Amino acid sequence: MARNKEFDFQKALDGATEVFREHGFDGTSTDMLVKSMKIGRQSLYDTYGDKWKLYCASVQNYAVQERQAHLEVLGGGRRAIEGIQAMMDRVVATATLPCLGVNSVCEFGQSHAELNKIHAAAGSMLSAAMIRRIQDAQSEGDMSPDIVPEHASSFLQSSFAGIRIAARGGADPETLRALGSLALRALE
Amino acid sequence: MARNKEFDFQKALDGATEVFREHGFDGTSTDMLVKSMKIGRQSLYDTYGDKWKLYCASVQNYAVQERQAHLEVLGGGRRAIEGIQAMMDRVVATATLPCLGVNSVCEFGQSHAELNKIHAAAGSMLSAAMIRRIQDAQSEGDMSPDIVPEHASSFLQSSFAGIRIAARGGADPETLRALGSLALRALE
DNA sequence: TCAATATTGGAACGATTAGTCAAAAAAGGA
DNA sequence: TCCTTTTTTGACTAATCGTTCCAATATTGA
Repeated sequence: MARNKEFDFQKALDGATEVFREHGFDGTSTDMLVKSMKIGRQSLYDTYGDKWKLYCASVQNYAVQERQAHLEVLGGGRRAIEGIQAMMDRVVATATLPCLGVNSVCEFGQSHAELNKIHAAAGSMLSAAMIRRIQDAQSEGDMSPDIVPEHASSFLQSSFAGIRIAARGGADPETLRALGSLALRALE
Repeated sequence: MARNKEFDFQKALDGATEVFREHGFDGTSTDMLVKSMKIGRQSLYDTYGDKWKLYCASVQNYAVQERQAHLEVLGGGRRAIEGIQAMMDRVVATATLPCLGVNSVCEFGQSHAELNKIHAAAGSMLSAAMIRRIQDAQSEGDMSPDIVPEHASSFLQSSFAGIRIAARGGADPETLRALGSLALRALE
């Protein structure tokens, strides 16, 4: 009956995500978006609604991908502590790339209910997996049993944010590795 | 000869700092600025140049005040570890207020040389004081001598950023206290 | 009182913004 | 081939942005 969509929905969304990661919502113009997404302006509005909806979709998109990457390395290794260590290593290795989650929280705080929901949904599933893994590490004797697993999970996520901020501020790789190493030391 | 300045330069700058803290550079309009600074639009441009210069002045202003507050509590206490603990406590207690330093790094990364200079200048003096205090704490047996003082200082500052991000993301006070406590645990 | 400077408020400018409209081109199914 | 729908493109709109200009008022020192 009619013509099919020509561009790849997901690829265009990834393009938008990339720009928002680097420049935030206010720092990104629709011109930058259409260029990075490689679609026409009209296609953007037809497909994603408006700039704000596209931003929310990008944050959601980023959160899903980032959570997936986290979970994959977290589940690896024989012992739970190895998975946790690997998760930290990945964050350190990729810290120079801006994090859309951190940037979104920085830019808007809790002032937008839609964003809060996206962050909460992404965070809760990751937290649940991390808490399980932390409890395993405690059972296996690789992590202090005195620490409340929920606190350890929050601490790790907070450390991720801190490391990424440090990287965005220009910290060198050696320092970033030290930050990751010290954060894990807190849980020994 | 001529009329004196009527408004308080520092107070107006504090007003600008307050808006920039909450909304960032791109999220702040000149209308918001003149309202928060309580001066006329023309006075703003005559006195501070333009929006960008005013932003840099605000970041600088904030950095000086924040560093001062840090140094005051850091120097307190009989033992060095008490000063470090007090510094962490202050960060935790004030974490719900947005940090212009963190926000500025998040928004612009290292893409503006002027900002980089401001951050570097503010950071180096604070780092020097922290490193001295950390070495003292190590000498006094309150902190592990295995840790490189420079790393400990970077780790604490990174933890501050992480805690502030967590607070801006909606973490409750109990969680924030746990984050501060765990960060210090890393240095024991 | 006079000259010089500061402050204020509003009007205006040019640039940029997000978002819309319309028309042409392209691709499917009958 | 023809009809329908989508994509693409560029022009367009209305609002907002940072910034400047201008006129009126206020305040100082001489």
